[in-house]
Amino acid sequence: MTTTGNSPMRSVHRALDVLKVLELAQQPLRLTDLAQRAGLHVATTQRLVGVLTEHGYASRHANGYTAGPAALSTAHAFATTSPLRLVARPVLEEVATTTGLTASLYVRVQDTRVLIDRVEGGRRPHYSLPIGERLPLYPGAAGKVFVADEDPDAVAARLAPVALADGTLLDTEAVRADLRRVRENGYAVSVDERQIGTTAVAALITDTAGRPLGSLGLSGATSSLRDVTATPLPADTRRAAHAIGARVPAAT
Amino acid sequence: MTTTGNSPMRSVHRALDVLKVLELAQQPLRLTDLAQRAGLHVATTQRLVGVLTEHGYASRHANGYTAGPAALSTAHAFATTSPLRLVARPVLEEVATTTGLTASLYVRVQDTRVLIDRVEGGRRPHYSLPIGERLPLYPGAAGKVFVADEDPDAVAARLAPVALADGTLLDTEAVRADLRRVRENGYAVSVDERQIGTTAVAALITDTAGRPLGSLGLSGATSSLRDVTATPLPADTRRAAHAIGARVPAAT
DNA sequence: ATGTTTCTATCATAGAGTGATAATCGGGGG
DNA sequence: CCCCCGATTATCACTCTATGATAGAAACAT
Repeated sequence: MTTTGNSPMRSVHRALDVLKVLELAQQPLRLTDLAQRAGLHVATTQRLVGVLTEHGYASRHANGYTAGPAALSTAHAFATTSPLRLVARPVLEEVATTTGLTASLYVRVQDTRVLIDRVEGGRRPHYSLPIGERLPLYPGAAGKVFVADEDPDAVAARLAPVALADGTLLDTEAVRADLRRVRENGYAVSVDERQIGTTAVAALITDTAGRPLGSLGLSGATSSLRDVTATPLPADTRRAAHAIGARVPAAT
Repeated sequence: MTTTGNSPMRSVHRALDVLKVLELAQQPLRLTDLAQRAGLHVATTQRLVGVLTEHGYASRHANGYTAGPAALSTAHAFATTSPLRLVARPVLEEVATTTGLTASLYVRVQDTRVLIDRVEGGRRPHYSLPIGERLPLYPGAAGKVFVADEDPDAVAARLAPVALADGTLLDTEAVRADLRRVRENGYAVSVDERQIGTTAVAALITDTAGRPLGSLGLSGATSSLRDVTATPLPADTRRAAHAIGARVPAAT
C-alpha cells in the first residue's frame, strides 16, 4: 500500500501508514493481513501496531485490530479547535438555510479529501453520520477544486482513469478537460458523478494569501438542480467560500 | 509531559505523545510551546509534527498547530468498526429508554477514559457533542470501575489526591476505601463527583474471559436519583454491562 | 494428536533519529 | 528604514534504535 520508502522518520511514517490501513479496512484485520496491506514485515508491523494500541489509536479484538478510541479524542479536539471549522460553521448554516441544500466542508489530506463538517439543508436529517468520511479527490465537485490549480497534465495522469457512479470511465483527456473548465470557472460542478441523483457545486476556500484551506460544496437532488451553471448558485458558492477564507487568519 | 524515556520505537512513541499534547491543548500551539509541553527538543518536535501534519493528524495554522482532520477519518472508522461499540449500541438504547437516564459507554486508554458512545435518556438532547471526550479515571463512576480490580494501594497512591467538583479533596485513604467498596459491590456510584447535580451508576464490561473492555454508566439528575443504592438501578446496570460483554467475542 | 497458520521473541547490523549549533525568517519598536 | 529578538528551519557527526531474517511459541483446525 502506501509505500514510504527509505526516509527519515521512517518508523513514524510507517506507523501512520498502518493506521491508515486500519482506517480504510473498515473491518478488523489480523496482524498478517495488516502487514501485507501495509507492505511491511510482520515483525515490524507488530511493533508498530503495538505502540499504536498502547496509545489507544489502534485496538485489538478477537478477530484482529481496528482503529482505536484515542482517534475519537483527537477528532474531538480537532472539531473544537480547527480554526477553519469554527469559522466556517456559521457560513455553512446560513448557506444551507438560504439555498435549502446541504453544505459540506472538506479539507484535503494527501490525495484524499475528508468531510469536516456538514449542515443539511432539507428536512430529513440523514441518520448516517458521515463526518470524517474520506473520499477520493476526483469524482465529486468538492474534490476537483483542490487539484484544478495544479499542473493539469500531471494531475490528470495521476488520477485517471476515474470511474463514475454510473460506471462511466473517464480517461486522462476527459479529466484534464474537466479540470481546465473548473479552473477557468473558479468553481466545480458534479452531476451524478459520485452519487447518482446528486448534483453538487463546489468552490475552493483559500486564505488571504491564496493558499488552499478546504472546499465548500453545496449538494442536492439532481432533479431539483437542472442547469445549475445558469443559476446564481455557482456565484453564491464562490462568495460563501470566499467569506470563509477571509475570516481565517492567513498562515505564514 | 508524557516522558517516554529511552526505548525501542521511541520516535513513534514521541510522535503520539506530541499528538496527545495537541489534543489536550484545545488551542493552537506554536512549535516552541509544543516542544516544551511534550518535553522534547524543538528540532525533534518539528520533525515529528511535520510527519503528523503530512499525514493529516496535525494541522498548521497562522497561530500554531492543532490536531488534524485525519483524526476524524480514523475516528469515523473506529466508530463504525469497533465491535464493542457496535454490540453495545442497542443495549445503550434499550437501557436509556427503560430508565430514562443517559447511557454512556467508555473505554480505557492508559490512565484516562474516553467516551465512545452515548444515548440520552431525557428529552433535551444536549447540543454539545461530547463523544470523544477524554476524562480522568478517578472522579466519576464509569472511571472508577476500571481500577477497582487492580491493586488498591498502588492505584490509590497513583491517583490521589483527587479533587471533586465541589472542591473537596480526597486523600489516598479515601480513594482506597471508595475503590474497595466498588470492588465489593461490583458497581460504582458517583454523586456530584465530577459534575455537580449529576449522579451516575456504572459497571465494568468484561469479555467472557473476564478481561475489561469498557464501562457502562447511567447518569441523571441527582435530585431524581436519591439513594440509588437502594434501587434496582445498580443491578440493572450490571446486567446491561454483562449483556454487552457476553456478545463481544473474547480476545485471545 | 499432528499439521498449519499466526503470533511473539531474539539478535546482529545498518542506518535512521537525535540534538547541538548555526543559518534564516518574521515582526515590532525605535 | 533598520535593527533586534524570538521563532522556525537547516546542517551534520555520532549513537543507539529500528529493522527483518530466523527461530520459537501459541493458537487453530483437521
